[in-house]
Amino acid sequence: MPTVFKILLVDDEQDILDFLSYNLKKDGFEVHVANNGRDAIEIAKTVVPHLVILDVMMPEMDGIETCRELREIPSLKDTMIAFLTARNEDYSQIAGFDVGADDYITKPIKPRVLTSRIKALLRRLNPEETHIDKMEVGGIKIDIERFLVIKNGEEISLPKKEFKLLALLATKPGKVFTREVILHQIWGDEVIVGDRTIDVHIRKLREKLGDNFIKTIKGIGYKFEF
Amino acid sequence: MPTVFKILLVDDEQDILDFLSYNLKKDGFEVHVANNGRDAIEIAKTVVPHLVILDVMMPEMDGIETCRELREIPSLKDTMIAFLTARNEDYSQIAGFDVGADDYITKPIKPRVLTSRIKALLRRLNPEETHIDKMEVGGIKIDIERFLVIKNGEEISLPKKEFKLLALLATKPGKVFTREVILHQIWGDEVIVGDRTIDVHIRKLREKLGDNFIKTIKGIGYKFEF
DNA sequence: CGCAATGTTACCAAACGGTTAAGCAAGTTA
DNA sequence: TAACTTGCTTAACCGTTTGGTAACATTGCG
Repeated sequence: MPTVFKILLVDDEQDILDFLSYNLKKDGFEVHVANNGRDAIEIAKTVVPHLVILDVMMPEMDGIETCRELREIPSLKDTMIAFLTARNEDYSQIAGFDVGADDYITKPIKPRVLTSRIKALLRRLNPEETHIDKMEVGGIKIDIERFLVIKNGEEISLPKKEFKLLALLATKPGKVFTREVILHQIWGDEVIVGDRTIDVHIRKLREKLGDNFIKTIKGIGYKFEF
Repeated sequence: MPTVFKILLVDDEQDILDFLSYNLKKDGFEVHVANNGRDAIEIAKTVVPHLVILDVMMPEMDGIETCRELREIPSLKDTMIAFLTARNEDYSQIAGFDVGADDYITKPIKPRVLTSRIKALLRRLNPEETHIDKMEVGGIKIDIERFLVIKNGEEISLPKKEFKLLALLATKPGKVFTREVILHQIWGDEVIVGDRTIDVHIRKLREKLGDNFIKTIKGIGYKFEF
């Protein structure tokens, strides 16, 4: 557990930056600031903050987009991201985006509420809860962060759907995933795709990984084995 | 203890789904939604949520009926079910139904109350209660998750119907299952198959496992023994 | 022994998954 | 912008597995 938490504030309004910065520093946090998304990403890369507080509304690159890009950076995988929104703002849109935010903070901000909120957030950052996004199964390494599969030291890059499919099967090697479950997990609740779609993706995976990793259970589904 | 809890929301009003979904996702739950009871059952079968939140008032198939059907599904035996009711609704009727709900949540819903309520509910889901889907009987291991039967360390893969049949008989070794019960459990209520169908499947099982596991009780049915 | 209840076998139709090619939509490159 | 990629999905076709049945053999109870 680090002794001092690093927070990166991102907002285009200097007043808000100053206000938050002052309050957070007073509470013992190490505070960094950025006026826009672009700078934020650069600073985040070097500082590697524990928490990024992002204003949703910003010119050029908004909070959503910034968040998405931050989430792409492997070194920030344990960084938490919180959005800052006006209370009456319609953030139903935001909710729809699956950009991986950890919290929403509404303006106007009351300093005491903010810090307790932040502490609660950072409490989640303990080592035992950091989730596993790398797995190694039967000579195949799957790195969820980088969207990479490594087989015999060789990197194989898979398209999104194929990767998700493999990652799903690999979460429980040996367990049989029914076609139904696969559909729901990978394609979602409402999307309807044809029968052969799964097969084709399985085939492509087998093509790239070798035939002996994914086993078919006729009438049921597939499982990952070695 | 699972790291991420899966919640299935069922309501015919999209607004409520959105609202709850947004708040629950924010709290780190994996949220699935359904607009009606029928869909809910389908999704529940594949997703196997830890908690289902059911609106009582829904067109066509109401929450009560949906709950009753959910409770019939073996794979959901560890799933909790909570009803959603309007505060002033007369739910004395509901309480009367012994449909196996675990909680009632009243509208209007306050997000914070909701999540703490949910966390309390889920706390009841401790690991030792989780359902066993492996069994070992008389030198034969049946692994439902992997769809595998292991005899003398050797994996035997069985076709769907045969596997289900064996799994059924093995749930209660020694108990005699009448042909009627077997038909009902494996083929369902409406499908009608000929007299010899069961025999043939039994025969195939005996062929693969050896003759001395499944015993015939003439005039009654079959039992699994060793 | 007689006869209904099973066992057995061979056979057929339907179900299922594998494979390939081709159509799209979106993004890239020239 | 046109010509190519790339990723996802569908359609068509095929071989195999499967589930189910019919016909006949066998069993074992009363």
